[in-house]
Amino acid sequence: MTNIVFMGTPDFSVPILNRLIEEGYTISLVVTQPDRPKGRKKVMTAPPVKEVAESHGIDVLQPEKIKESYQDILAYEPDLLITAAYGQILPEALLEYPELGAINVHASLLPELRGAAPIHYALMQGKKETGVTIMYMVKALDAGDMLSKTVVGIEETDNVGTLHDKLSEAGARLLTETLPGLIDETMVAEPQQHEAATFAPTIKRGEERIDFSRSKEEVQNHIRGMSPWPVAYTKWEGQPLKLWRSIEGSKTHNDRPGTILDKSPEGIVVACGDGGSVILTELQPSGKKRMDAASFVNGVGQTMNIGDVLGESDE
RNA sequence: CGCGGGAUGGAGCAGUCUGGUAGCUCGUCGGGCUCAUAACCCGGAGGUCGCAGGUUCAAAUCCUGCUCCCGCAA
Repeated sequence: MTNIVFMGTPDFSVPILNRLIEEGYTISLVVTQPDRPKGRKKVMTAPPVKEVAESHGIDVLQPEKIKESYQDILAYEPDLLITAAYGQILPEALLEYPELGAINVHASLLPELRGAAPIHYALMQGKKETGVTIMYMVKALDAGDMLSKTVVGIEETDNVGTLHDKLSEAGARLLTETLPGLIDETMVAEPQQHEAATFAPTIKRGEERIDFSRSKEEVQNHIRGMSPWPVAYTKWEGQPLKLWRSIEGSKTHNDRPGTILDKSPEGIVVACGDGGSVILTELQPSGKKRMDAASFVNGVGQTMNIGDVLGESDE
């Protein structure tokens, strides 16, 4: 029986872990990030994966620094290490120990979009498809030989939330398809074309801000590539205005980027840099809950006028 | 005790400073107009004004305490 140690943290990892458990694999240990204070109230919150593990009576470790406490994991003598969005770089000693290796479920079609935020980048770059790759882990980030891949199409209406769920499910499926061949060692891994690699680094603070001087496609992709987390925003009357959802507009213009071209219950039409426009359909003023455009226009947005310019009141 | 905004018919808001008949934009229901309509006109229903206490002849409004929601920061 193959002794598996699973390492993962957020919602993305949950369906994958669940599938392993359903399929009857032996998971002796789950490693996840420590509980963190969450939200304004700073309530200590357990990672989603921990909840699942505990509900199945699986041992859980939550090392603050995996590099310093990997011996605790080796004590479980894993034959195979599986990670899915764990959140820390693993030391080589850990990667080398398991006889069957250490593999990762990554939410992109490698070698594209290596890094922590492949789902966001796939959307922001306007890709029509992405996918999940399962590969061996090596010292370099997401650069190991690939065992299997599955393609997932990106719909116009997808955002980070919907695409995340699709990829997570696809990853769970792909993993159960991949494991038999891996465990009986009949599967051959394929090296990545490193020169074709692209990267999807963690979203930095401030990157959520919309730049209306970009094209309507770029603005639109940025908004959906940030929703529902961390959420794109602009500035309006000196306050942040979060942009949860938008659609491409058909209106053209010669105005400055960010100019309000039209305002209706269907949405706020905003000028982009290429002469095109986007229609904001779901937004959230500072201090308020997110709301659709009709509600916005009926309330706070009453003071927003055609000709006003979004995104300029900074510094 | 990190800083700040907020809680008012189903939704989004005004009214609070300067106590005195519950307002606006929508939605919803009914009627009208129209070839027709999510458009337009007329009418109706629907609110313990977050909770508790206090001041007052009188509190959405002033005072005190509490709960919940959200933006920023971490």
